[in-house]
Amino acid sequence: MVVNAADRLGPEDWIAAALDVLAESGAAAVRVDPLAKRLGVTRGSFYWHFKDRRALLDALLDAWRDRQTDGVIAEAEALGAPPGETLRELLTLCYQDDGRLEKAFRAWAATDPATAQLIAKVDARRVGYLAKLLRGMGFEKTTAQARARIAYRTWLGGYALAAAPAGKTVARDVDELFALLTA
Amino acid sequence: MVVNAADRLGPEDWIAAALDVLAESGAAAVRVDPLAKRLGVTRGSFYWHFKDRRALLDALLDAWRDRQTDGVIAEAEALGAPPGETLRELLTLCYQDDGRLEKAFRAWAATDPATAQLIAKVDARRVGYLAKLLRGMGFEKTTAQARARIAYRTWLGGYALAAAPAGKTVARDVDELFALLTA
DNA sequence: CAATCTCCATACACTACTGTATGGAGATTG
DNA sequence: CAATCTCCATACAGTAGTGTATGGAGATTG
Repeated sequence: MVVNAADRLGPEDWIAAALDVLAESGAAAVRVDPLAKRLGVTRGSFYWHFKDRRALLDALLDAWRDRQTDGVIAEAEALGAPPGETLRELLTLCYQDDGRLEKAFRAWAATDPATAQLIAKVDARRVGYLAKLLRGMGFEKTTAQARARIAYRTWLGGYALAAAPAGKTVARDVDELFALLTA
Repeated sequence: MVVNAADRLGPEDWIAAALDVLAESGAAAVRVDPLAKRLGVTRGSFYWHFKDRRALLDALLDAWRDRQTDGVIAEAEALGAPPGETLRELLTLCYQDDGRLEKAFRAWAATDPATAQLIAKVDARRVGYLAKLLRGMGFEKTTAQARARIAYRTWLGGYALAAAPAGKTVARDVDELFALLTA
C-alpha cells in the first residue's frame, strides 16, 4: 500500500484534471477520451478507477460540496468578530473569488437535475448563515431572511453576468450593498 | 412567393423548435438530427435553410436579442408613469418571468464566447435603463449606477439559484428590494 | 522467486451525431 | 405544359466519443 508512484494515477488525478476542464470549458467538455489524452494515458486507466463517465461527474459534485459547504463559513467564523464585521468580511471575501467553478457548476445545474439538487442545498446553507448573521445584528427574522436572500442573489448575479465587472466597480458595489443591507 | 404551405417548413419553424429545446435542455441539446425528428422531417430540410448548426445557434441569439433588448423596456416606458412607479412596475414584471430562456442563454454563455459577448451588451443596456430610472428619482449618478447594478444582479441571481423560490417569497423580496433601493 | 495484485494499453463494437452530394416530387412561373 | 424553382428524402462518408474484453508489465506479497 503505497501512494501513487508518480507515473501512475489515482482517482484524485482524474478529479483534479476534470475540475480544471469543468472550470474552463463546462461540464459537457468533461469527457473521458480528451481527459485521458490530457493526462497522457488511455481510457483503460479511467475505467479502472471509475465505473463510467457519470461516476466521475458525481465525484466532481462531491469534491465541490466538500470544499464549499463549510469552507468559507468556517473561515469567516474563525475571525470571532461580531456579526456586523463578520458579514462585512464575508462579503469582501466572497467577492474576491473569480467564481469560475461556481459559474461552471451553475451552468451545469441548468440541465442536470442531480447537480441542481446539490446546489440547492448549498444555497440554502449559505443563505441560512447570512440570515443568522443579520439576526445577530438585531434584525427581525423575516427581514433578516429577505435581506439574506437579496445579498446572496446579488453575489450570484455577479457570476451570471457574462462580462465580469472591474475590481473597482465590485469594491464600490460591495460598499453600497453592505450599506443597504445594514440600513 | 407564398407563406409556408403548412406541410413545408421555413427557418422560423426551426428557430422556434430550437428555442424550445434550448429552454428545456440547454444549448448542447440543440442538435440538427433530433430537431429534424421533432419536426417530422430529415436533416435535408435543415441544410436547405441553414448553412450549418452554428448558423442556427446564431439565429437563436438574434431572435433572443430582438425580443429582450427593447421588449421589456418599451413595455415599462409605455406606462408613462414617474420613474419610481415605473421601477416598481418593472421589478414585478421582471420577477414574473420564469426565466427559463434567460437561464439557458446564460448557461450557454459560460462556454460560448459569441453568446457571452451578446449577453454582455444586453446586460449593459438593461443596467443603463435601471440607472436612468434611479437618477430620475433624484439619486446621484454614482449611487444610481451602483444600485442599478445591485438590482440587476439580484434579479439575475434568482435565476442562478438552482431551486426556484416560491411565489410568496419572491413577492416579499421584491418589496424589500424596492425599499432598499429607494431608501 | 513464484503468485498475485494494480494499473494501464490495445483492440473492438457501438452510438450519435455533422455535413455533403444527388435526385426527385410539387408548386410556380412564363 | 414545359421549364424552373423550392423544399425535402436518401444515401454516403466522416468524426468523436462511450463502454467492454483481454492481456500484459511492474510492483507487492507470501
